[in-house]
Amino acid sequence: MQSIADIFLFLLETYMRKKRTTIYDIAEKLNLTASCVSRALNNSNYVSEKTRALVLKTAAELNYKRNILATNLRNGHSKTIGIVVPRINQNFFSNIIAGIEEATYEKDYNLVICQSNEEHEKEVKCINTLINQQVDCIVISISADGHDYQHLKNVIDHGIQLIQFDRVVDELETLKVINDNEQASLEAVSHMIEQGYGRIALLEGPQHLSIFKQRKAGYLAALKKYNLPVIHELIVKNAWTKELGAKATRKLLSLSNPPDAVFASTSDFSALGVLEVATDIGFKVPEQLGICGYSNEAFTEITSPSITTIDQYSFFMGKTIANLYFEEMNIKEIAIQPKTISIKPNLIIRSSTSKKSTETK
Amino acid sequence: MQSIADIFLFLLETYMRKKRTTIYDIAEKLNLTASCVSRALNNSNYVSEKTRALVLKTAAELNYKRNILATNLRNGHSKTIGIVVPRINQNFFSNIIAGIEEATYEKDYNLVICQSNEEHEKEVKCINTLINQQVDCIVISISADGHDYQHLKNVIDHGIQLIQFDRVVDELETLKVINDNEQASLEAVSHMIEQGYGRIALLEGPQHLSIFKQRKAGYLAALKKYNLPVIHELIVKNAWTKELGAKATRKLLSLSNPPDAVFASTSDFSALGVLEVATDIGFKVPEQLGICGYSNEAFTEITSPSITTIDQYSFFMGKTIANLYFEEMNIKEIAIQPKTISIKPNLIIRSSTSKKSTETK
DNA sequence: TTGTATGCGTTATCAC
DNA sequence: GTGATAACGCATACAA
Repeated sequence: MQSIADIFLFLLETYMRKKRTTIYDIAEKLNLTASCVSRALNNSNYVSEKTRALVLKTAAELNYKRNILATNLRNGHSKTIGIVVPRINQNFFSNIIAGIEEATYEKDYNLVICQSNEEHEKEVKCINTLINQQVDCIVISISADGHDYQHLKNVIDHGIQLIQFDRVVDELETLKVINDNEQASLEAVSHMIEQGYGRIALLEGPQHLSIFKQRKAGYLAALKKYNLPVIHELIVKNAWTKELGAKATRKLLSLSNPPDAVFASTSDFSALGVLEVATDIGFKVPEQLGICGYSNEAFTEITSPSITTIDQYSFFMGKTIANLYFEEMNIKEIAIQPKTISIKPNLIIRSSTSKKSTETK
Repeated sequence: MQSIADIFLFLLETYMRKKRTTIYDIAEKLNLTASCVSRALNNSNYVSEKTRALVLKTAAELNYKRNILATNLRNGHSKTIGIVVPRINQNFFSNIIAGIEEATYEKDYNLVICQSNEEHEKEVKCINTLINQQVDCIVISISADGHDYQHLKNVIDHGIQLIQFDRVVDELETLKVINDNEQASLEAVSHMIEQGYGRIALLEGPQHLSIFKQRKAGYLAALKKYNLPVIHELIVKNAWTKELGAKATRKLLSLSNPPDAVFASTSDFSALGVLEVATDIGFKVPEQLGICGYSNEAFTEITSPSITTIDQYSFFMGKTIANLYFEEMNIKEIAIQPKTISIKPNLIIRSSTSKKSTETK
């Protein structure tokens, strides 16, 4: 009975579970101990060059691959950075990820990427998964529909470095990498005013997210700077998808005194909604209606007319995030100082706001 | 001397390394053993309901999070799927990822995502990292510039399930999920012919990748079906980025006998290049030049005119990939049977090929 | 320079 | 139903 099971197990071992070679296998072959092999593999100084060479050679022969699971368990970290974004298929976020990747690539860090789909519940689950995974750092731009940040506090309580970017929770004292949204919005709206637009509508995002508050502040600051009145019927709440932008535009353009420009502070997607509706209804862009979006999505360049927008240097931002982590990692302070890095975005002027110039391409 | 070090370590422990609670902490508090706690946490049947409830309650109180590293080390797998794609910020790939994510979400699988940036060397490194990470499965669409597939064989040798999708290596006997590229291309080109286009150019991709071979075969099949001649000067090699598509178009449109349509079999990006150049030069689309792309990128809907393209059901494809893995995972065969799932893509007819209909929106 | 012993946090397999 | 123990693969303090 026993022997049959043995034979079965032997077959299993042999044919199925191609067993990975471990440092013990190498040690055995070389009449060494595992610890010595381990040292050789880890560039320790306490191994003779001869032994090291031998170990390396044998490791290659046996197709040895270090078991990172064991290494990480032993070391208490995973050399992994978790990233939580609302959606990876938005230009801004995929560039952030690409930037982080470039900076972490040579340092042998892994990226685990999660999408929250803008759902708070999913975001919480992502965070928990990442904590379980023992990631060393969590990089997050929070989803729009959540007001409870217990899960983020939880990250900190687990001793995991937390870096917020773009959509950050102000109250939480963490590392932050953001754009200077207010300044950028001020510039964008100022530009529109200088182009001759006087009744500029604002599509605003959820005001519990500071980025949208800041963009609104920039809008208001520009009006104030040029002594223009704040017209409340031109400020539309929560117009931050293409559909909501389109809906808002239909309403705005049917006003008895419609706006002559729209600052879609929420995203280029809402700006696209504006453009489509305006074109449909017969409003000429930029002559009768100026449009400015936010984020420099790839499509803003190929619409007709092309859309003025704000580039957030997202790739650079990603690199900044990664480097910030590596810097802070080396600081052995008792308490990590919260720190905020602000990146100045860049206004890209295109056709959709070029009222003065005659060329409309 | 010893005591000073002790005190230092104590301080370290206390103030810095917020130690995670383990099953031992729970066991201690409840006067149980770790193994019993473990069982309670794992829905084992060999625990009294009372104990289980107690353990669960205490775990929550102590903010216990299971250490997946340890679990995985113990179990010999990581419940992780590695994905290697050329770029995550292309619609097709981000949808694939989203589809895989949806299917793996409830099964508590993690996704580790790598970009090869179309570079073979980077792809090899990604693969090695994923092998090190002990992923259970690697899902890959190979980069364009590689001809050596040793790294993929290495995956198989490590007993890791390998699933290829879209751009697959035919010779490698693995699980594959692909589109029926030939059929889709046949339909697309047939549609163009039926619209009245007679001199249809082909922008082809690297022919060592089977997907591009298949698309070319579909193009040729359509010509044959309608008894149209194959005109070699209308077939352009390696025109598979926007820039290369633009370059090819400039050349094509300056021929003494230029094409009246272009099938950009490589991607919508190359199709966009075609559209921009054609518009620049003054060729009317679709009246003088029909254009068909491939992949249904989001922007194809908002160009003017909108671009006819082929939707690959990428999201569904992602789900198919994940489900294929879960199915095969349960088969305990000695050798896994290679299997190919082919998904029929969908031709989306838009303005850029609508020569017959008068509405050009 | 090498070997010995121990632990990282979990889970499987016993025995009780 | 619960407890004791070993093992997953690796890395380090310590002894030799």
